[in-house]
Amino acid sequence: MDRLSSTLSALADPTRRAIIARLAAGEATVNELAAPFDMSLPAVSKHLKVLERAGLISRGRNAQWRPCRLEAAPLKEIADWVERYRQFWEGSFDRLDSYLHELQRNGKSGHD
Amino acid sequence: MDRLSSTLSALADPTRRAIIARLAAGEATVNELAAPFDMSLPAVSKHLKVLERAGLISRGRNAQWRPCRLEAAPLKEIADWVERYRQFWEGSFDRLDSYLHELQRNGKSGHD
DNA sequence: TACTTATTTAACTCAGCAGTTAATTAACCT
DNA sequence: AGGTTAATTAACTGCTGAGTTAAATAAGTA
Repeated sequence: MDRLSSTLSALADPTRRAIIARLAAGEATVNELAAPFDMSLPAVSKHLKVLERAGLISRGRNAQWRPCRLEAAPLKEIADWVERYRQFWEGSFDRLDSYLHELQRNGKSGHD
Repeated sequence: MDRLSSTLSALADPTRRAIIARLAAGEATVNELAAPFDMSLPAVSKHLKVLERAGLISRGRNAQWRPCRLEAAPLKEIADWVERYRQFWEGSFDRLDSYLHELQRNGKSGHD
């Protein structure tokens, strides 16, 4: 799978996005990351593996703990990808905006 | 599934991202969208349904054609989501940057 | 050595996705 | 009506993802 696809699919899960959000505040161990979730530890461990394979996190070793750390590069790739469409969505919202203003000028006479 | 998850998982497929890229240039019919791909028409039709359910495209009617149009809102949601991590990755790259400069200052003496 | 804590691996279930071909719907053309 | 084009639906296959429990690995502690 290409890098962008695996990053996006890793992020297409609310649990994993919550983990990312937590890690933005600093390193954390697997147990710490698992605590907020109503889910078994192996399940969280698998989520972490998905994030790791996508390059979104990396893991160190500290005795029996495996502290997880957020990695920046894939997030930047997402930002770069979506940025290519900025013009498009800004244009769309501008058009919606002027459409709404036009409606207001013409009174609420329907949507022809 | 929440909206952000379905948007991200819809985009976690190169075929669908290519369709999005094509639609950024303007409306297109299903056949037009399918042309570049070595894939059956029903397969493309399913991809379009995924994009539609994620709100990334909408479809009109023009005789027997169903022109597809790119929708801006979900793309903006992605941009907004990833934007929250901008500080993080810019900080990371700054740290990497100064690390590399430091290496240069100290000569190539290893990585302690 | 035995016990406890942290984490992963194994083995399994269930659901959903990506793709196929064949059939169906819908609208146009003659 | 009959035929063509556009697109979707149906029915099926194979794979992967998310979750489970139970067992295994790894490292500190008594």
